[in-house]
Amino acid sequence: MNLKGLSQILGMSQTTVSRALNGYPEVSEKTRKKILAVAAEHNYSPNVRAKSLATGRTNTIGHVILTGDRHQMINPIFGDFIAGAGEVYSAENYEIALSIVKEADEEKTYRALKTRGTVDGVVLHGPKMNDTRIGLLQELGLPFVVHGRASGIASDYSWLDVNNTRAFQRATEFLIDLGHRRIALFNGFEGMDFAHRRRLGYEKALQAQDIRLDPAIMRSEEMSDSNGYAATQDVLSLPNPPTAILTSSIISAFGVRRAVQDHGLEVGRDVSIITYDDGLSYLANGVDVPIFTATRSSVREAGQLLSQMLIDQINGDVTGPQSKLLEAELTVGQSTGPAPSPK
Amino acid sequence: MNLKGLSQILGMSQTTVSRALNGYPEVSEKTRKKILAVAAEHNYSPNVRAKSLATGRTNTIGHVILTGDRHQMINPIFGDFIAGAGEVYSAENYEIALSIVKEADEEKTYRALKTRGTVDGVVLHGPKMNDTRIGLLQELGLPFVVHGRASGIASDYSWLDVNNTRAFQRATEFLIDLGHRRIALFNGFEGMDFAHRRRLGYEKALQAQDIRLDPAIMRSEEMSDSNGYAATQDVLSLPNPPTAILTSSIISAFGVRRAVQDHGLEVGRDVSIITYDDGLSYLANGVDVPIFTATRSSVREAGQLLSQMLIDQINGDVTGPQSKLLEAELTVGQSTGPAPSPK
DNA sequence: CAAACTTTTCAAAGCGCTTTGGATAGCGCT
DNA sequence: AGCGCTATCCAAAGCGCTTTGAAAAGTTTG
Repeated sequence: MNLKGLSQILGMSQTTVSRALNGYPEVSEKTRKKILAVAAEHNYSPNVRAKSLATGRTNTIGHVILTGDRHQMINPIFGDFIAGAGEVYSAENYEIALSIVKEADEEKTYRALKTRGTVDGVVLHGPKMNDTRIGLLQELGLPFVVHGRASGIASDYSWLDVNNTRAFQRATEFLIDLGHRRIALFNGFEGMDFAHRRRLGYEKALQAQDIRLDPAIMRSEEMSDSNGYAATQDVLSLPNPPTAILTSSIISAFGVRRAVQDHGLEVGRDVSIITYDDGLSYLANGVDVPIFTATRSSVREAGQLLSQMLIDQINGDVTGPQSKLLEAELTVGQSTGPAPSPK
Repeated sequence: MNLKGLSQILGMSQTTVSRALNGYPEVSEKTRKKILAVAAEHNYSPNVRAKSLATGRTNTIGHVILTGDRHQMINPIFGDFIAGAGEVYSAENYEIALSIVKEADEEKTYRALKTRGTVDGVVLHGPKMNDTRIGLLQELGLPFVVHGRASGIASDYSWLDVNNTRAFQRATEFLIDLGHRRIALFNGFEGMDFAHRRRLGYEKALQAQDIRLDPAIMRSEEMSDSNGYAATQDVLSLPNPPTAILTSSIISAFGVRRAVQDHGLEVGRDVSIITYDDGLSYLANGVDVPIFTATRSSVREAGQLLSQMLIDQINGDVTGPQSKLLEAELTVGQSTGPAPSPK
């Protein structure tokens, strides 16, 4: 069933039917009702390809995420993000076009998204330092919002980020206040902007107390459970192991916790753990009592907010770059305690 | 830059240019070369909407996943699945259309996918017992492959599944052989087909040894970390707690492990744990030594295989329903040991 | 060299929708 | 009745591509 057929059944022109269906005022309420009824009866819904060819709008948002050498995997964080965004997309009648590409094909993918007219806009995931994609998207004229920010990019662009520096500074200060002086940092890839900012916060807090940075207890890698485990094994075997570990994801925090226990140490007494918590639904930080002391900001909520920003931008409801900085909240759980007195 | 513009530059008709670009034989190699060169120079790529309007093909696959009351969240398993599928899609030049919908809107979504012509086919995620979506998709004539199977559906359809019954039977037998008689089962939602089959395997193994089923140590719920933790807390507080726990996902297994330890018990000595492992990249079952004894089948690989099946079906490379049953492998890790002798 | 093919190219129709510019009908006026 | 409105409705063009049916060009033949 298409517009033509429908209009023949109704004995009206395609124009009128189309206008009635799309809520244009040039059609009387009476005929609109009739048209709507007949359309529902034959459960007609317009061919989305034809519609977007005619309007130039696609009502779909592109999400391109990297896979390949380093990131052969899709971060579970994406799942919660897109779940949040999906709510907004449904409400606003947008579709999601998901591209999973190798890093080498990334630029090509964005270009294709533009020239092939597949999407109305994209969300840029995982911004890196000096991220070249931002310039590319600006050049292409494809609306976008960055999930995060990119240090080193001078131009104005839309973004939504968590105050990572502040979050990690506060977390570190919290540990320092508990008497910890030797604090490990298990961070994400240093090329990623968020990891950079988190390290800055950590360093700021340490430097304020004249605590020396020690690269031996600082890591920068994929935030998986096994990496958290391995890194913890490593640092706990050092001659002077850390008394506290600050980690960038609850996923790796679980690995850290396991390694601490496998070392025969008690979490919160021998070794304190504090983590960044994205509020992942499948890996919640406990139910009643938090497992970990954590700086928390829901990535699902970020997905909601960001997708709304992008849609507003596409609809022209706002003009010029918008940005939003979320603050993470520090919740105290069972994984932290006063620094053990040196033996 | 569009076809018209390109053909004007070349001084040829759109027909010839289109044919050259799409590899039709009716154009000489010489002109094809020239056309290709000029196309690349102006980096032309065809408008995908117009193309699909003309051909009736969209070259995109729909994935509709549920959110809402029970499943307010996207299972991390989906991330690995789609990562696997994404590789195939890229190679075959397919796009992914992701729909995140509430359960109530699901049927409407599938219908819309068909009538609006958004996709060439869909993959059906998370089949339930007597799943009505299968009949719907058959009625709609939308090509699909089910990730899993649906007990109770008589008609033939394409699917790819793991032999869940066998996997759980083997796992249970493994525990029985170690002397365990009281084995808890932490399963997924009982409405889900895979959970049903897994329970069947578990029961089969127990019944073969005349071990009575005890609903008090059987759970059926979302396989999150916190549910694993809570369920373990529960059963360990029973007057006669289980000596072994069989769980349906590594995510909940991590929660189980934590609860066992928080109970002051040792995993693999006081309580054995065996889990189903989807081989999630961010939650690997250890690196060198497996953390858990597990029945394992990579969901990423399932994604690759299934998407290829679907594409073959869409391309007409195969006719009639295809199916594939994968076997899970049982790997022994540190989480299991002989049943503790009763005190 | 013309006839009979084969190869190469093209004009135009069509995919299903929106939208412009215009026609028609209905209404209250004078 | 005739005028000027506004409220409705419509025919046709156009979005960017594919594809059919036919023409033009090139190649073999007798």
